[in-house]
Amino acid sequence: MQRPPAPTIADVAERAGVSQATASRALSNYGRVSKATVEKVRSAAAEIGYRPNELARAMRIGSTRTIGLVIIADFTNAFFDRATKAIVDAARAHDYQVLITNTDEDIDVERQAVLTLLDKQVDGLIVVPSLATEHPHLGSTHLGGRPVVLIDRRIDELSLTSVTTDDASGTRAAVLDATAKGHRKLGFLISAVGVPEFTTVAPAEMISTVRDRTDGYRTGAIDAEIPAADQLWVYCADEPISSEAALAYMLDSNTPPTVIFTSNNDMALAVLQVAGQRGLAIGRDLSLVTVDDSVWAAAMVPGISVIARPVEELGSIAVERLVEQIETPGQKIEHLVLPTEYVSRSSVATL
Amino acid sequence: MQRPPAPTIADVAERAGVSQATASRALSNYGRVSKATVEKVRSAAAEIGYRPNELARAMRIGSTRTIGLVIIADFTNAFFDRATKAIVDAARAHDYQVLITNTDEDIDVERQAVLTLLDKQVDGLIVVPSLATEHPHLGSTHLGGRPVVLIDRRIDELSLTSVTTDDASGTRAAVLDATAKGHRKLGFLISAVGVPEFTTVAPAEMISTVRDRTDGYRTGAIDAEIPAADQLWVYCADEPISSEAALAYMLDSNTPPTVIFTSNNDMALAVLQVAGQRGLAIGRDLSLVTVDDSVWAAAMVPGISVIARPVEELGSIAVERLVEQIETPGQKIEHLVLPTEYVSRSSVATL
DNA sequence: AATCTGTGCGAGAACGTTCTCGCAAAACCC
DNA sequence: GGGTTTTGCGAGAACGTTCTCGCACAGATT
Repeated sequence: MQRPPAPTIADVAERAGVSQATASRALSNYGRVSKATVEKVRSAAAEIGYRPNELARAMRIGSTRTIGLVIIADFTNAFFDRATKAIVDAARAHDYQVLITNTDEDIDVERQAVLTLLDKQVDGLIVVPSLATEHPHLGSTHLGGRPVVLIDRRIDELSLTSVTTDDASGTRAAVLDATAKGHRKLGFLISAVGVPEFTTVAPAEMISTVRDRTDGYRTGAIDAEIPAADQLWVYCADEPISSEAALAYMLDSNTPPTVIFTSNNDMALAVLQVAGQRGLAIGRDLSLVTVDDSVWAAAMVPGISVIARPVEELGSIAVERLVEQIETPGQKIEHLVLPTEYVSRSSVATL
Repeated sequence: MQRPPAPTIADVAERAGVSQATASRALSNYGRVSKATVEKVRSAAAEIGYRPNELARAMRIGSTRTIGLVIIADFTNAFFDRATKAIVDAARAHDYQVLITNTDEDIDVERQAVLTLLDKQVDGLIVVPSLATEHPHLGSTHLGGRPVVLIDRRIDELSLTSVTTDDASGTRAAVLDATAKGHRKLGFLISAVGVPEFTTVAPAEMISTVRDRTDGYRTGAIDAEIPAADQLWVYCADEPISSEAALAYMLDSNTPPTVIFTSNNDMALAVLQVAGQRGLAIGRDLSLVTVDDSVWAAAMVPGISVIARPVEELGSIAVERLVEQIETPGQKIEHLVLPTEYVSRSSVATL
């Protein structure tokens, strides 16, 4: 079962009775060709169903019109799907295709993926970096001069364009909403890597989004004049069991928080879980705020208050910037920060 | 700002003092090369940071080790993200990369996407076809002999491998669960294209998944001996407003259903919405079953009963099959149907 | 000593495009 | 009508690989 050999431009040329060069000119309209031959070549091409081989074209041109996407497939946070769709759609609008790789937050996979995509001659990369500390593979030397845009997470040491969201101010707004509603005991459930189960001492390393969110907690609590003694900061590992244990620890403390802020949705789910087990009704017995809006957060009863991030915009802006850098090199590096919005629903009780 | 020219195999050869041919043999170990020269070439390559240009390689080899994915980005049904991740991961496991395109259920976009991906010389395609009736672009003539695997939806007229799920039996199980719990008035909210708002008469065209689900309703209702008069079948358009209107119609009928089965999650969300507005508690005043499991369906209070489909398996099996067809042509066409599982939670009340 | 077998390697074609260059013929200019 | 410009087109190189072929030389066989 052999593939029937696809017609090449040589076949078109032969059928039209012209040279390859002329056929190419006629089809891609450049150079000088007479109207008559253009017509002749076009119809010859149509007759045999000729489609240009983009691989050969890319070879010659030096551009594949393809961008590589290195992302973390993470369902609970409603980021992967929204960002991917936005990026794919925006790329298509600019006539680019997207080669996608999932790293599952594994730095080795990320490293390998970047290499593979570069080998496939992508014109540029959009990367959600999984680690803030390990990034030599994103250093300019290894990229062969091809542009990279980071999304969702910044890496300050790298001079790469990044598109992130202003999670700090959204989080601050969330804290202020809760305190305005009478909450005085605040619980912060913060995801951290490298933490065994959970701990109340801040870990050395946190990805930029989480850092931004803790900054937001902090300024919000200061503005609302909540003393440190009334704040419970718990850093915990990214597994449901850890989150549940951490939450149990919080709820069983001497002065349990009345509202829990989670730095990602896995933790919010753990809160729902534990609250359900303990018979605590969200929005009445226990309040909850999480990050990233989703159809489900809006549709649940009660609706979950969220710090909404413009994920689609994040993706499409990343594509715009990348395409700009691809098509007119020498652009200056920018760090774009998109505004977030606190969406108040009924998961935060009025005390 | 010119890209520094990437080192080619000619550079490696020169540095190692051998010919291009030998350098190629040494690096891709084939043919006959002495151990000594292999070593020499390898280290020369490492020194100048040579990476083979996969584009040129693909040209020569005739294979890009790339598969095209044409999918519908649809968040609410927890299909897009899970399927995409599974496909990307499975492809990577076979050393293939994935070129992804979203069609948003637009047949013209789908047609164009298939062409573009073929032009980019993908070795095969995985497609979620948006329309059962329009599929000449998936006919073998246009594919240049490259294999295609359909997922999620079958198109019976095409002799293409497909991987789908047995939604009928899952749905039947759901109906039987509800009737076992005492429900006697059943409402079916069925998504349909081409329907103005909503209607109780079955439309001519339905995608295969929806057809399977209605078949499941039917056999379940028959087995449970629910007369037709106690079933309310409503077909409605894929917009929230239509779903809400359709549900209002159902609830305001003479004998309103006590349980609603929805054929997709947009509709389930509409049910949650309307129930919330009317002060009906899900799992007590109104019961609900929908399709596709998700973290949210499990975490909500009450948990939503769902017909769970093995979406990850669907994706990875599609990749296996496609890779098989790519690497050993002449495989026979198969229509794989994966089992579904009804997951009973508390959104269905016991009457 | 003459022939055979096998090893290591280089020259050059091929994949399917684009694009530079040159050349002939047509068009223009005074 | 001689010169200059413009137009249309073909030959062939180039992109960076792989791979066929053939050649030289080593060792083995007769």
